[in-house]
Amino acid sequence: MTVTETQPDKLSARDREILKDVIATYVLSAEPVSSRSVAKQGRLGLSAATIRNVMADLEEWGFLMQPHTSAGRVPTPAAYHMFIESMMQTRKLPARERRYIEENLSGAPADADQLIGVTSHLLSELSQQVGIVVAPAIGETVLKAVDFVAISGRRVLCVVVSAAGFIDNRVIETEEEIPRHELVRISNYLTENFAGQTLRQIRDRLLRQMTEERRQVDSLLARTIELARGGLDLDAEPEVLVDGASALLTRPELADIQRVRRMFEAFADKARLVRMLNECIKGGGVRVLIGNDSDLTSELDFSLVACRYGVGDQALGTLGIFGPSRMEYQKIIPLVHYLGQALSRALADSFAGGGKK
Amino acid sequence: MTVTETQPDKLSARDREILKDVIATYVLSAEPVSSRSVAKQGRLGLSAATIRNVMADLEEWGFLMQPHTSAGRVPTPAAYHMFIESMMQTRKLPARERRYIEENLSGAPADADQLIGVTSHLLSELSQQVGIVVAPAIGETVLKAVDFVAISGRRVLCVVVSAAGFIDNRVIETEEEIPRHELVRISNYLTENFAGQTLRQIRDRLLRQMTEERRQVDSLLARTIELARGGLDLDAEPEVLVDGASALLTRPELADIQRVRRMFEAFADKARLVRMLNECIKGGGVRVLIGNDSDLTSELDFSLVACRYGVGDQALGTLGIFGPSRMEYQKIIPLVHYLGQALSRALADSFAGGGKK
DNA sequence: GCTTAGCACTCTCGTCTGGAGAGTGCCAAC
DNA sequence: GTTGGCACTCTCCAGACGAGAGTGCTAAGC
Repeated sequence: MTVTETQPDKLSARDREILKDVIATYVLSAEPVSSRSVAKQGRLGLSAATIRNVMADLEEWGFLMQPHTSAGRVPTPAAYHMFIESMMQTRKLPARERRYIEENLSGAPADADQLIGVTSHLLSELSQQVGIVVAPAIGETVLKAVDFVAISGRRVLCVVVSAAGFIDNRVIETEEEIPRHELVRISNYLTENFAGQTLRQIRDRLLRQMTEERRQVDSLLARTIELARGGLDLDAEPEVLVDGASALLTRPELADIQRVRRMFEAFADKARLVRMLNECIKGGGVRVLIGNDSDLTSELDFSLVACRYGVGDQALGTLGIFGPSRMEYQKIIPLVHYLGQALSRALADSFAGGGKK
Repeated sequence: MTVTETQPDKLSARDREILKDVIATYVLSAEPVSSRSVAKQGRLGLSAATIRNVMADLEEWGFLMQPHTSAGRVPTPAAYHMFIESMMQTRKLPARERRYIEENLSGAPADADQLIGVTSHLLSELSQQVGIVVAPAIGETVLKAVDFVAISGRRVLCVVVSAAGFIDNRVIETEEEIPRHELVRISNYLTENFAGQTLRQIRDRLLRQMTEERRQVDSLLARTIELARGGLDLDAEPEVLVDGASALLTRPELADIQRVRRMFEAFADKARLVRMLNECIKGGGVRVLIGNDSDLTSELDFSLVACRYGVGDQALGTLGIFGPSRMEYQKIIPLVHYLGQALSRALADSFAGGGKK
């Protein structure tokens, strides 16, 4: 770590092939890969000694490392990055899995919350890693309909339906009791006048109205503003679904209980997860964080493969797979990609309204 | 196991004191208790040899067991049962903890779902074990209000508010598009005529009406029935909240990763958890399942301390603590008891309506 | 007759050892 | 540049061994 390795601009074709074999072997076995085991595969027609020399070079350049002097070698995050960027051929997701995803996502006349629940489960089931889905941040949600239900006395239930089909409800307490029929009027008013805007826009517009027309506000508008203010709480943290953590417990990398504990503690800290996901997704497409790319992945030696989902141009949330860095990226990346699209499509279908059939 | 031990009707006072000391020591140390360590406490003024004899008896009677020949002894489930029933003096929950609970449960103008979320967290936080809360079964929920929100085309969001403040929403698809104002009429009709009954009663009554008056049903009633049928789905599994599992990972009983895995798998199987909770709670008050009392507790050598919560006479759901059998029952039992009452009270306050202050 | 000291016995656990096996690095030969 | 050979290193496992903890039993004491 103290030495800056001189990294060649480009590895030779042979170097690359050997690195590729090492990664492939390690991903399957979870054990340090020896020069001999690479030679024995016979794919390159080279002796163990030659491969040994190359592997020593690769270590010098920062692509491999040895757990101890006389052990085989293990890929570094840099090796995975190179593998993903220029050595891997992404296969298409098998038809069987596509079908399975479609069946599950288009089954019930689900609301969006159910859809993302199913998605997180599919992510973990099909990858055998941890699936993570971040629901849309409430502030960026586009309003479809609002509704207020009188509960008792000054308590009112506020139901917000987003254009993408997410449902959010929250009990608020009003200054004074508001009669039922007025609640209906207010929800009609809000739905008719504000549908299609994000909650943030709506709140800002209402607040502006209030300050501008402070004198003339009639009681209905005042009440509308009061309800909207309480009901459209923008600061709520987005919901995060984590699925499949227990499946990871069979992996050799999680034989150490301390590491398991850190993993579950990381999952409990949703805010940190969201931060990591956001860090990962700074552009479009599928992004990958490996090992020391972020605090969470480096702490556990995990990787994160994530992408956005959304309807049309609008990004709604993020989904991804989290697991030990040793993962089959050539399978995981297409899976995340496909699920991101499938979820977006399912949300769009539900958004477009009407039956799916 | 093959020999039926002759168990004395009553242990002598000395036997009981020794058993008590063994349990107390084991609960703290998690290690087999030796006769010498009991003697050294000096509470009984007996030598290690005497205590050794008694402990041999207690083992013969099934209250203690040895992990291996020359180890100390460990309490059996039978010992814990005896301890709880007739040896333990339950302390009142410390004022500090009561205050903490009250602060957390009466803080926000929460809906009931938030309340049970806070409760499950309090359970785990204050016990350092796993907290479990089962939400009310939807079928037994008493209706407070229903509301339908048009989403798009034939999709309608059905919001059910229960008298205890639980909110359930579900998207249903209707035969044909129902205009907005009619949805309002239907929700008013249902709320006005059926509030105060359980969803099961309501559905039965509606179905009866439909068969009785099959000829004369007007389209409004028909639609009402259609919506109620889809919206009042009684077969949904009750929600189960599990909190604090990762805190258990520091315990010596969970040093074995296989056991950790089985624990998480058990938590994933919500239906089984509910079954176990129901098995536990067959009467009122706080009940305790230890080790081999149920399949889940025996599989993991865990115990479950649970009680019901509810409003007035009506039991709504169950809450409890799940963790290694070695737990401080004299603290855990009052905690569960208090939290059961506190949650019931908080629900009743919210039910009574109006502000709490 | 209950209690206790003493002692032999058993079992676990940590440490040490040696040998086997795996893997490397380097050198010399091709 | 490639390869076979070889010495070296490190891990892992099995076995040995002693220390320590705890028991069960017996015989002596109160």
